[in-house]
Amino acid sequence: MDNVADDLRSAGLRVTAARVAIMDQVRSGNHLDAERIARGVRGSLGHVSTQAVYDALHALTKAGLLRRIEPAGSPARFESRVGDNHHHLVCRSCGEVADIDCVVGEAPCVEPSNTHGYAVDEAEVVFWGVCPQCQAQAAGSGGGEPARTQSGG
Amino acid sequence: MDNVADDLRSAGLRVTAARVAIMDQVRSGNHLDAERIARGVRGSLGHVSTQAVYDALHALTKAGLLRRIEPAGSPARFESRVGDNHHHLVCRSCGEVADIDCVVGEAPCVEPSNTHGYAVDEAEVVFWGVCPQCQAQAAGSGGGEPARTQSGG
DNA sequence: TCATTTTCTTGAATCATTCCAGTTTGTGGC
DNA sequence: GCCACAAACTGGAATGATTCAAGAAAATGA
Repeated sequence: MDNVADDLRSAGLRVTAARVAIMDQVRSGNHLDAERIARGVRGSLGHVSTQAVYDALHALTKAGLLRRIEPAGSPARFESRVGDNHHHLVCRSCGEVADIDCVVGEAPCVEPSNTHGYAVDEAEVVFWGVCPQCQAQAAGSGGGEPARTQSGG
Repeated sequence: MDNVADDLRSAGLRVTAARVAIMDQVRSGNHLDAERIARGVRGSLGHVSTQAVYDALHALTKAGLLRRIEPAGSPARFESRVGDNHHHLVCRSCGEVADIDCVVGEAPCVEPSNTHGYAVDEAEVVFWGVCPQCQAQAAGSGGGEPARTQSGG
């Protein structure tokens, strides 16, 4: 089921403690960025260099075990839900990301009105809005704009 | 017609040489990034500080005269086509950006399958593909992967 | 166990962007 | 046209995310 080691091996990657911990971290977290992943990994393994985290994230992403998303205004985030063509909903206020199932399921799920000659293979959809928490906060505190920081998991 | 000064004034902004030059630059260019804008502006005005360019881009974006887009993997880019809800087509190879008219026209033009309680106000669609030039290059050079650099103007 | 190759470590560098403090400039009022 | 004041701009340093580089450690197949 969640045998990360096998996933790594069948993707042609060596099995290392750092990679396993990173996969675990990403699977249990919610669209974490590199720094958060590093922190989590260090929590379970002790010291792991930042570079090792970036290297591993690259390798895992390239191998198709992780997907990297880059919502405007926040550092790259990683998720373990790969292989489907789902989309994302991002909170303008706290930056939280939620998954949105694609109604079509296969890329590209939306057709451009004009391809301009491009060979289009994917339509990435990002829904922007305000999450329930931030809505409540905004209503409660009299409409003040919440700080643009990550609401810790 | 293209009286930038009036646009600036009616947006409540002071008219400065730097801002006018930046607007001209963005209007005549194709989704330029800050550095390219700065270079263009310097070409017509002489020295302009990087900070001034960033300040102006912020002010113009905030005032709604420019729109800022951030395709994954490239620095922020600016365009003068504002007020409609058009989308973008980005070349995976050279990073070039093309405008795509939205079939609906108003945000959010796509409905998420599940809002998760978010107040959604926009659906940003980015089409990913390979531009005609890069397709030709890839075919011509025997399938070599073109460098991920910006193909100039 | 050994050799080979990949991965990890440390430390510095890069890129895009922002922060800060002081100077200059545009604009409305006189 | 001249002044005052706020808005813009300058120069320089700092930040955050990510990458580069070179050597050390560890995983894998023989």
